[in-house]
Amino acid sequence: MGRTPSFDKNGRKKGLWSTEEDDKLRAYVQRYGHWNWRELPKYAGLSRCGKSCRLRWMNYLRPNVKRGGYTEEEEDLILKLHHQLGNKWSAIAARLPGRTDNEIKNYWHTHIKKRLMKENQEAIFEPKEQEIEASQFETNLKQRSNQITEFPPKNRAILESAPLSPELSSSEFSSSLTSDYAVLSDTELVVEDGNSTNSSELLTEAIGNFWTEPFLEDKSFNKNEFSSSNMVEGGFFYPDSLYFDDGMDLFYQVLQDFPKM
DNA sequence: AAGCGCGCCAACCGCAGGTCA
DNA sequence: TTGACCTGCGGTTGGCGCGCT
Repeated sequence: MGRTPSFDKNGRKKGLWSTEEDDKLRAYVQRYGHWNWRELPKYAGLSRCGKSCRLRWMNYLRPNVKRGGYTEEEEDLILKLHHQLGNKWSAIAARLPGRTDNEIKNYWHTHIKKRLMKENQEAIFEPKEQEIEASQFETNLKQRSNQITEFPPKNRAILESAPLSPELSSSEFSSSLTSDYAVLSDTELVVEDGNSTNSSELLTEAIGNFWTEPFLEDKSFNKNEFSSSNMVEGGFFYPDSLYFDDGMDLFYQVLQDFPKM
């Protein structure tokens, strides 16, 4: 499945990802975040383009990404959202925690469309008194959607299990779910000054030994390319401005843990 | 067993929009 | 204001896997 690995004219690898590449990307993003997708492959020791890395991370390596096993509730929700939003796969994906736009798009084309066609055909061949409307397909779609205008309890559970409150506006919800990283300011990152707040302590704990463990994933790049400002005591490289991917996950974890404290 | 066709899905491509200097 | 750069989105494609003949 997928594309055979090959190299483009710039010598960058294309096609299916190996587990070794996955490991490199996962390790790098979990540690440093995706501060710049274009530059990231170089730092992570991958001969891929940034876009490819981004896609791989978003669709497969990101934590909490669900693979396959769509429930009927999810299917109905996709149907309803597609009716409302059209081919806005990313917006649809934002309402389905753990699902990616690419996967939903594929699922739509391979399963749901087929299911609708089948239902449509069955509807047409059933003996009926009333007139069959011009677009039976659309009608079925609408009927299906109307049945699920109010989310059934199971769907509520799905939404409530999402990291964010369902009370958020769709745009907030969407942007929050699609941007799976948080930007941490310098003050939030300073942990050795002894004045750490609870949140920064929590963050420190969750991040673990980020500041003390050198990341040695990439042994191939030319270290002279990087300024000395990128060097820290541990002798490893990091970009000038850091985004912590999964910062949001971390944040939600912190929020979840908060009542226990 | 071999050949063929098709379904499925991972990944690519091109474009649009946002940001920044 | 503009152009370069980056990210994200949606459409499309390549090719593996599997069922059918």
